[in-house]
Amino acid sequence: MENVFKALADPNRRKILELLKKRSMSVTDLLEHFDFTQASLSHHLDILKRANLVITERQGQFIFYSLNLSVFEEISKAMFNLFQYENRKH
Amino acid sequence: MENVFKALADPNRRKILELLKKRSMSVTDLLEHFDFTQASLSHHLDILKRANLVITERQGQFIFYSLNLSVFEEISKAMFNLFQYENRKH
DNA sequence: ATAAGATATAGATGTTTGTCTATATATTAA
DNA sequence: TTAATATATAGACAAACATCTATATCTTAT
Repeated sequence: MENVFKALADPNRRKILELLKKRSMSVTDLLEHFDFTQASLSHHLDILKRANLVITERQGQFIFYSLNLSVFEEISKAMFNLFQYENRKH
Repeated sequence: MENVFKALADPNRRKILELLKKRSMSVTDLLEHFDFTQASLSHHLDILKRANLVITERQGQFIFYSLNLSVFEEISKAMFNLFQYENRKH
């Protein structure tokens, strides 16, 4: 869970997730949406992958990244939980 | 919103929020739950405040921190949104 | 087998971050 | 008004991070 929050802390990585919400994309596809280098993109993708937020699948020369839906749901709950509160005093 | 994610990236700050979910607390109260110095705690609180996650209220010598409930709800939605997906192709 | 394209990795560098000590500011108690 | 307590701020420093260039690895097409 720690890695998830760290991963979400960067705006570019959140943008990657937003893009992947629409469809799976190769690194080349994704790169068109950013100003930094391919190496930097690979680094961001690595961080997202270590956080279990995305999964990869090779298709020929390309590697497609997509949301890790199963884990995504779990994280969604944890997020919701953090922002859940009840009978507080004082 | 950027500041919110940055604020959540640190485990100590998330712990502060968890504590404040139970009740408002002064800096001295909070300090008992951590190993670092009072200066460090003040710094973390400052970051949470800039992110609009907490509000303060002076009571005598003490300053009580509590969750900023109105904003909290808003953020909860944004979080939920980020983790929301639908009809994806591929 | 070789070249071209896609992606990852290594190493360098400047910036941001979390922490510390020391000190300033504000409030209450004596 | 002075001392004590609570909190914030300033400045320093090491660790983590985002980015870059250069290069390695893997896959397909020629």
